Amino acid sequence: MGITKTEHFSEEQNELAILAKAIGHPARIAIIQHLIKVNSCVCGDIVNELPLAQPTVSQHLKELKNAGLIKGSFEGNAICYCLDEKGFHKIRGFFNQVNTYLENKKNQCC
Amino acid sequence: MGITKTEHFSEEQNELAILAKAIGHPARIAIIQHLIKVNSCVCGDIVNELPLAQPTVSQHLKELKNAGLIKGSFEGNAICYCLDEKGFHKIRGFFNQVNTYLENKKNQCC
DNA sequence: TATTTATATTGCAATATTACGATATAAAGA
DNA sequence: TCTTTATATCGTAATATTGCAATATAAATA
Repeated sequence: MGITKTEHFSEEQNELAILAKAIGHPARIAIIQHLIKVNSCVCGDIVNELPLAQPTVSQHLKELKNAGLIKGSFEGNAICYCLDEKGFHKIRGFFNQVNTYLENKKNQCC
Repeated sequence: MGITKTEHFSEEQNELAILAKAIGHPARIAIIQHLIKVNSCVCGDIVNELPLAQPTVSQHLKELKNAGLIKGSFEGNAICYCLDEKGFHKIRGFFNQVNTYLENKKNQCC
């Protein structure tokens, strides 16, 4: 089918999945890493940085933006992109829970 | 095309993407959350917990296992699953970097 | 206004993912 | 051994994702 049974899961579970899925592509990891390195940049810089055509990069940027992981603001005729706390803040809580659990567990099973 | 240009990205970028992608489905988020709650359980428990058929759950478990996010050990004729530190440890470094960056940045752009 | 520059959108082909019924496998117990 | 129980695998249909050429849009500049 290819269709996820979204309606059977909680809103939180769906939100976390959308965020993780948006991060789950090497090009989008590379974009996030580049934005950390240069703080902010225009789309064209990322096109030069990645081995992908401009429409493909534009599409990846759109997905990151939809997930709330980056944001863009107009700067002349270009668009300046940078990381968006909103998305990363949401997913941070989940990983904090996992890490806290793993630290206390100390492998008592499996 | 649907095919990711894996070879053009670094090994680290591909690894992180695989981990995030594995987490990026509400059923797999639910499985992780359930394992945190009950520490460890057999596949059948998860089938009862989720609104999905047994083969579908089995497939999700396989993906989480391949990514190194869960591990399973035989227990009689059942298999006991629990979280695997390995995968979560790898992705933790990435989110630590992002969070450290975001805390120091204080919104000076976009 | 015409051109250039920067980005987004459309359309499409190739591939991947999701879900599940049917079936296989493998250990446990009768 | 036969049956039950638990999980995995196969096959397949429906849908989603990835990537790009072609094209559209929109601001800047000549």
